[in-house]
Amino acid sequence: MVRMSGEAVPVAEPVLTARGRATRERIVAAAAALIHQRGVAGTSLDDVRAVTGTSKSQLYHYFSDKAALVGAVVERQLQQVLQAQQAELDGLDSMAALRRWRDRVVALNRQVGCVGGCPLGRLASELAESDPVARAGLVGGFDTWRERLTAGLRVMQERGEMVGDADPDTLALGLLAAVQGGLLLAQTTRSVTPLEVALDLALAGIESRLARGGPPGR
Amino acid sequence: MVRMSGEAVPVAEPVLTARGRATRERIVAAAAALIHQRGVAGTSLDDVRAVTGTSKSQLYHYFSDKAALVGAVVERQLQQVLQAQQAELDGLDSMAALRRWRDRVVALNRQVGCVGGCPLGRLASELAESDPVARAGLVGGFDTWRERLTAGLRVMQERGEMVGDADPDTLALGLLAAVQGGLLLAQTTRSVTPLEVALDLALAGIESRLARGGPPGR
DNA sequence: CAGCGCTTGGACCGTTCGGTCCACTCTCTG
DNA sequence: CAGAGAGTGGACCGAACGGTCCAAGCGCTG
Repeated sequence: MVRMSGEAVPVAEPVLTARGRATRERIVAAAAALIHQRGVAGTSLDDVRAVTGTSKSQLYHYFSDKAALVGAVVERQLQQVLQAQQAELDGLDSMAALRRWRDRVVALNRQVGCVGGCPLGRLASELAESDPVARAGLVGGFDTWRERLTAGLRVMQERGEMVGDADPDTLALGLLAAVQGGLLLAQTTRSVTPLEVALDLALAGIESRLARGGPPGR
Repeated sequence: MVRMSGEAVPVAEPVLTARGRATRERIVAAAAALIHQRGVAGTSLDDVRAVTGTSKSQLYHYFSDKAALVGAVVERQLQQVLQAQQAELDGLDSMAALRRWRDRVVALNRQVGCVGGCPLGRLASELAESDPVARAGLVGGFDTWRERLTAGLRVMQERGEMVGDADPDTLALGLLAAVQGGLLLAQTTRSVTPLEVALDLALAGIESRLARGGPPGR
């Protein structure tokens, strides 16, 4: 009964022409935007239809059901999130670079008025208990995001800037959690302050792990 | 059209007998549990009705509409969350005490199998954009929670264990964000590790703010 | 014990939802 | 230029939803 696999399901996708791809893209983009601010359950297919100027049959021509559309939205939001931070994520190799990334994340959130929180976080919160396939996709998404952070921290470690017991993977996971928690509180309070504070505290935790002629602590 | 006020609306509550109070409580408890794992939109009034063995008219006898019931759930979840941590929250006055609190939060999450994340966080994520009244309630809820953390950190500061520029309010907010982010990732990955890591990183950040050499006379 | 009001049961309603279906149009190709 | 298949429009459906309504129970007090 239960589909155990969360891996790429071999759906036989119909061939898409240029026009078809454009329409499909329009649908996913609109659905992503709507879901970002209204949630999955709060976004009806008719809403998507209205925004995109498409018909019901088009939605079901490109997606087998609503869950499939949501799956495409998950994928898209991951790409968007990573792309928006790409520059800062690529050059992560020092505390200064980490702070530039922090500023970027804060700026992005301020730009949207703290609305919607993290697109991935919102999807995770809503789908984790109801859609196993989407949950698997989100786990993968968070993991690649974390991996990008890990890569930068690892450079710092290999340079000998970190104390031995500091694991880049662990630090990156903590950093990602700080982003998610900060964005959730920012969304709730409609202020970027919680995000700034959360990131600064996590960054302070990382800095305390830096080898600068003797880290604090015993 | 738009209700600007987010303050306690003076709803004229009907007098409740003991039986009435019990029924109302049963409804709120069941709704809270259902919403915790299915979300607000994913929980229908018929679901609540089925679990509690009540009728439609009872639901609307005790609550003016679904939003009112959700409001009661928000209130209840805040009480539950604070009560579950009460012992550890009361004695917050040292890094050791913070770690006991950390262990408590982790244990609570492990106990429920990382399901549902933080009840307040889940509600916040879902209601922040759609229900201004609920959002205001959640802001208040997070604030009292944070205040409890602040109180402990302030004790540490007044004892002179903290460096001067460390603001207990700010550190507590960062800690709360770590809890929320950690719980969200724990819920998504079905593992307590992200929560542990997030809290440890935030705690490391706080510890780095402690006055070196330890408190005088201790 | 009579009456009042809190309490309960459940039929009913209009709307909205995800999803199906079929007929039609467009575009590319042989 | 004809046919095939991608692409589109929109009526339609059954189920589920939040919400209304009325009549009947139940328990306390005068």
